[in-house]
Amino acid sequence: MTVTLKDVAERAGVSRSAVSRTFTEGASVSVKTRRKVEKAAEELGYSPNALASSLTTGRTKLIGLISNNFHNPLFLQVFDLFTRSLQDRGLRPLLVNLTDETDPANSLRLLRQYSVDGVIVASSTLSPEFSLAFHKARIPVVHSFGKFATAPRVHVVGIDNIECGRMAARTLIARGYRKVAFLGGPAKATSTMDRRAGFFEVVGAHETVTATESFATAYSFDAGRSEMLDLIRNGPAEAYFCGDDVVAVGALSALQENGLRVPEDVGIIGLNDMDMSRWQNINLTTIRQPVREIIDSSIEIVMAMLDAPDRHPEARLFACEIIERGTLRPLR
Amino acid sequence: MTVTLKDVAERAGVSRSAVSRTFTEGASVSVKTRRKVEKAAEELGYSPNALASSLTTGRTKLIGLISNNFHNPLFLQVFDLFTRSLQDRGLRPLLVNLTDETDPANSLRLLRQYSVDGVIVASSTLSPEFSLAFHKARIPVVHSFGKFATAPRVHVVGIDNIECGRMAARTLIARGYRKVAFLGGPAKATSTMDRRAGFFEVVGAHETVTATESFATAYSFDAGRSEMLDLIRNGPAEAYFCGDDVVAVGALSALQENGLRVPEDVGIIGLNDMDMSRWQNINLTTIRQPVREIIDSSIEIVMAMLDAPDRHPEARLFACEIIERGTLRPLR
DNA sequence: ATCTTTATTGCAACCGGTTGCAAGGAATCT
DNA sequence: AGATTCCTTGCAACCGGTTGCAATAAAGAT
Repeated sequence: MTVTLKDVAERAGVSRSAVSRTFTEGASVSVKTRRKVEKAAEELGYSPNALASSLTTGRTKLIGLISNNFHNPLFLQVFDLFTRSLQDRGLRPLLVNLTDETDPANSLRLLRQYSVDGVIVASSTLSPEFSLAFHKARIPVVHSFGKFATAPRVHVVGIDNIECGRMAARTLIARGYRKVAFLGGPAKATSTMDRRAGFFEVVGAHETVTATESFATAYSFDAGRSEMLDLIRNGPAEAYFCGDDVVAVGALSALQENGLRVPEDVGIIGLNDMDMSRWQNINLTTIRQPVREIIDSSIEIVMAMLDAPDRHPEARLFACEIIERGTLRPLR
Repeated sequence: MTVTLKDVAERAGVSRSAVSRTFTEGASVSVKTRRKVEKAAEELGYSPNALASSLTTGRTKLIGLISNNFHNPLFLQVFDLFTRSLQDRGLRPLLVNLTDETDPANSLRLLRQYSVDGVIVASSTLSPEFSLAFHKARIPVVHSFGKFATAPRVHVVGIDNIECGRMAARTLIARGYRKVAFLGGPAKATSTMDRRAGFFEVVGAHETVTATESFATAYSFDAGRSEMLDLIRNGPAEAYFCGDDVVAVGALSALQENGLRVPEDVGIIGLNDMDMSRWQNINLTTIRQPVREIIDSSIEIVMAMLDAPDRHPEARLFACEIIERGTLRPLR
């Protein structure tokens, strides 16, 4: 049925080793035999079995890509970039969809069964312990979009959520907003809590500024909208920092439905700069997360770990950037 | 380093076969040895190497998931559902991102190297020939969201795009629109051409109705918006059937920016019912594609083919449904 | 208690490759 | 031409499992 090394060897009239060697980078084969082998391989339509070779080489070129953010529009870009970058480097993404699972046990067992060379955990909501489980199992792992730690126990690359919170607060204050508010994602998400902390740190240093807070039940449009609907009932603040773009758009929608003008009556700033935020009929002012840089950096680390698995865990942080659009009044 | 079958066998004081058998469904092992083996495996933290076993069983439980639609928001749902459904059935998705590639040769070689048990091509823009390449290589394949054919040469499951076009036309006409238009995606996409055909078939049967057509350069917001901007300059039609939701939202945005009210001045109907379409500040009337059904059905077929690879190619079509929202004037 | 039948087990070969090693051949040097 | 070095090549063992087969043990039948 399938063509194997042996078939090619017989046809080319050489040993199996010779065939194997023509297909392995840097092995010693003469041009003459190489040609014979390539000819035979071509004629038979042979392509080497990566799984079988992994048995002896210990390399599968398989990278586990774990995520639980399948509903966040930002992850369209994330999946696109990860899969492209991985395959450009000759690696194959084996996708694991966690949905609501937070225990690494299953994923660990699964990915170990498939002998993945490394694992990328792409999630802003999973705890560092999740990734740590892979580290302990001595599988190279990097946590992308994960929580920053000064003494990280596993490689993490992402943004400084606290600094994002500060940035948002400064931006609102600079535009003259005095009654500001934080509208986070779920209160138990560390990303939300960090963004909140940075926000209140800056706000607290300004006596003339008052701030309130509330939390959407999820990083979703509906949760953002329904939370803002509640807030409107009690009289909304002058401007909101939303912990996520999709929450921000939900809030935006609630405001518009209630005849409140943005940015005239209420200002909104989001976080992520998902694809839809630049749509002119949304036009959300937001804090851009440098997705491409985070992903490239993550892959760079995971690749380096393939050769040096004991590399010391490192936290890489990327700066975010305010994207000025239409949901905040201009600087005076 | 890694625990193997042999280690477990030695520890449990049995042969390697015995260990293998306790981990294979339906093999003959006595309770006594099974217990010994399980104990030893537990203590050593053993989990079988799926890749090694695939060598003899010929099954990897790997399914290649090929797509080129990483920018379409609909595909967030598609990836979520596919990955979940596959792993619920004990299969693992190996993702292939095609981007702009249309030649199956690379993907075929790659997926063959990894001995995938089957392949799912999830794309509305790839040609049937693409999937056919896998079929010819005798790899079970199903084309999801693919082009319908009365005599399909490969399994295809999706919607009847021609019927969708008819549906859209009927819907517009029933609402009293007389100057209607088709705003498709790229003119070379078969999905667009089919939707167009159905649309004009119905429109052509109504003497009082006039129709025009134009094509966005891509299935994207920007393409939809820029095309509509052009159309507005020459005086827009009364209502548009857009070949994709994201194109529709682009068009919507262009209309709003030009002070044209939707649905009062211009009506819009999209296709897909992507997640954002139900956002209240978008509120797009559209034709829903039954994504979950298509995916379940695709997986069902691919699983059936694992046991019966020579199953006769079949085309499965699912009915679409109009989702009434706010971008079309109500039925009179 | 003896003869069948059935269940369990280990042996050894195999799945599709890789690789250390030693032997043979070609090329280089003197 | 003879000695030395370097390159190629095949052999055989191995990677981590599975499985047909024969041997043995257990169970059932008479």
